Amino acid sequence: MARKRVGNKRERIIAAAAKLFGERDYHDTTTAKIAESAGVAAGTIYIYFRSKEELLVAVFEEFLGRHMDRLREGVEREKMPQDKLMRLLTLGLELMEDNPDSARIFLSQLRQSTKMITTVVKRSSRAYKDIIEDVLTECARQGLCRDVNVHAAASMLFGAFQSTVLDWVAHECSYSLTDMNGELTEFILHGICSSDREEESAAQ
Amino acid sequence: MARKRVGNKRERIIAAAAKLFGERDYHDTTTAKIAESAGVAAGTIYIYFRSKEELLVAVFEEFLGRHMDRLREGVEREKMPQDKLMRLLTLGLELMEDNPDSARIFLSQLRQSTKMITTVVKRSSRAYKDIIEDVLTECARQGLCRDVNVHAAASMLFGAFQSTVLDWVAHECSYSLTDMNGELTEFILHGICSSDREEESAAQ
Amino acid sequence: MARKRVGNKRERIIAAAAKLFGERDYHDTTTAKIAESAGVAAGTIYIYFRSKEELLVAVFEEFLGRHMDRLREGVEREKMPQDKLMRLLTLGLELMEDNPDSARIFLSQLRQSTKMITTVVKRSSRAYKDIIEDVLTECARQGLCRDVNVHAAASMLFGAFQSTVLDWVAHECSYSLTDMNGELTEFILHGICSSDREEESAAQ
Amino acid sequence: MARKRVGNKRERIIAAAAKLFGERDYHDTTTAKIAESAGVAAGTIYIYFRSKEELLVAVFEEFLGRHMDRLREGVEREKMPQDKLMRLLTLGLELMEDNPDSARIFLSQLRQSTKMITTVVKRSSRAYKDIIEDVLTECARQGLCRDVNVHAAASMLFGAFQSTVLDWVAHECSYSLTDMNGELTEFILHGICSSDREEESAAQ
DNA sequence: AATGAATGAGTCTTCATTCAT
DNA sequence: AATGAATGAAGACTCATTCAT
Repeated sequence: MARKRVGNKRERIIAAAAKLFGERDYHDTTTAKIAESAGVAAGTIYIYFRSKEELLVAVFEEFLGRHMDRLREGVEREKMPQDKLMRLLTLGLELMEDNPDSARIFLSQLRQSTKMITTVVKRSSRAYKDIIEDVLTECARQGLCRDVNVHAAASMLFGAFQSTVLDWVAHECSYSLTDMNGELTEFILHGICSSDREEESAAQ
Repeated sequence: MARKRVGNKRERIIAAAAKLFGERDYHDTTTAKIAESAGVAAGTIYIYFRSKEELLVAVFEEFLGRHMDRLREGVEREKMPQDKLMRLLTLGLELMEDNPDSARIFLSQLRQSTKMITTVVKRSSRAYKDIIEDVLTECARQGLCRDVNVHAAASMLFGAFQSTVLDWVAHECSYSLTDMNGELTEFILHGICSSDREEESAAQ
Repeated sequence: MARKRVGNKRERIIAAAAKLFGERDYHDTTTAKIAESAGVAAGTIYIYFRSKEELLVAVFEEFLGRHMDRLREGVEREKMPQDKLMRLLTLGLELMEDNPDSARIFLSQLRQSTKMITTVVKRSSRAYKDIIEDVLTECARQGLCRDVNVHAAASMLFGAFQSTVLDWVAHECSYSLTDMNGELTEFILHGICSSDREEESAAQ
Repeated sequence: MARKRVGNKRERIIAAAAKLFGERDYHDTTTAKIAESAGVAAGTIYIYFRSKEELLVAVFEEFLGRHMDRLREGVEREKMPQDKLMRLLTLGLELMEDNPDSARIFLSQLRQSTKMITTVVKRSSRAYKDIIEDVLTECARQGLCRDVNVHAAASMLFGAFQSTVLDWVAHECSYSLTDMNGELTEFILHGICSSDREEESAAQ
């Protein structure tokens, strides 16, 4: 029970930080507010984290750690590359929907610039893209894919995914994010233009 | 001549701010550094801008103003919806490549959260998406598009576009951004999956 | 045994504090570091000492208590005032050499200024000077001394003594402090004692 | 006049710092108190000094700069080594008496421990001792001195001098420091100079 | 219009001290 | 007696903004 409390505090600080960093932004969130929101004293934060920046990193890694694991698991459970791709998108949206605070910070901090932050952010979006690239590579190997530059494609896919989540967050999570699954999957799988176009161009 | 100088100063401040906001980030950029980089006194900034935040807004709008205009022009010069779409992507990449500083701030600030900033950012990415939506709507109207949710599609397209530029910036603009034009266009027009799949589904 | 342990702890805390206060300085030494170095918990210090300041006082008095006693003893063992003076210097250097940590804190803290510290420091350097003054007074009474202001002379003697030790500490105790005994004794004897003495000794 | 004000501010901050550092001690003196005492805003200190520590250094160097110069000048004006020595002591006491604040900080900080401080303090007490050593060396060369270890002797002399000033400061400068000149001079001359001198003077 | 010295509110962080266990 | 997690007051320093010149 004592142990539980300790764990509680670290978790509570991370949760409070995730919430606040997501709501406003890193610089607009004071350690005082985080402490207050976590229900601990100002100094307590520094028992668990060396600095405010390290707290941000922790928030980030905590979220991504769980996120990536579940994503990988889900993808690996599928056999067909195409199903993997679909699962990737579906699961991604679901996870974001379940952790709106973390989603918000994932999106909003993603493009900050302090040295340390950038490093961590890069590392974690790398993690994300790695999964995507793996799936795309597999698709390509089985001939299910156009002959794409996998790296570029992963990046675009990631961008489309992020944008979708960002829209949802911008609308204050007022609709179900998974409702967008169809659209996103269609976009990624089919492309936005009708196959008519391809037939046309094939006709030329 | 006095007037010219004045204009000069405003421009120089905006240019310096664009450069610095892009290099580091809004909070890590002090007005003192901006003033120094612009070659003016600290107080001078406040003759032209009510606050640091308003300066950011100005930087933003200045960039987007020119950007959007050229984008719209280029798109309108094309007749065919599909060509419009392609032109949109090509021009977009070109404009980013020509203004790396602005590109950087466009990307990095895009997801900050201060009240006013968010407002402006939303307004400007709205502008961007409006153009995209217009083009997509036209495509749809001519049956060149799958029956997409234009709003969502625009958002995804925008995300893929941003991601492409972001990658380039992350690689310190070390390659030509327009080289990615092919990939991006392919991605957007065709989708990443092989047309086999589409033929398959067409066969159904 | 429990009691022994208790005594142990108090001593260990004082020893750790003496070491650390000497190495860095009062303000740069945290109670946490003292506790760690003493191998006790942070709170334990406050079982034995009311405050950090009181710990400093204890360190001080502990050192001076032993120091003064041994000094007095040694001096009293000598019969001749002049021998007492010489013994005072010799013993003083020896004691410092044997307790470099305490020597360091004795010197470095000697001129701090916090209210309580000053009080204690004054009290303890008083103790030191008292012994010196006693010896000098005796010398004067027996006509072995120039007609000096005993108080001032004691102060100067003390200063010269301190400076000698301080030099040694500044050189990181890399040479034997007692090697300076000759120089110091000469300086003091000539400086304070009447030239009669010299004639006397010359007469021998 | 504007310039005068600027200079004024730097000087006022140094003066206020000298006063407060001397009264209490470095750590017990807050930058807020210094600013208040100097009649400037808290931030103003950081226009003139990079940090609180650098301010201490400045206080120190400012005092010692003037001090050393005047000391050297005075010493060089004398022809006879012995007169130089006497002048050194007399002038030293006079300068201290004229700048009680600086004297206090000179004495109290002399044995602090922060890295940078120690460096500066060492550098400056070195300066002091250099002058002393120069004079002593000259005395030795002319046979007016016992065959002393000049370095050690300089250190003792410095210690005796400091102690004298410290006593005065401890008595809150309630008597005239120069009144101690006779005692100090006697102590030093006897302590350092050869007894030949005494015989000489006895012969007169 | 321009300057840049001055301001002072606001922030992160440290650390002596307490207290429930 | 002992622990060590928690506290929260205090302090150095930053920086957007102002204003006398």
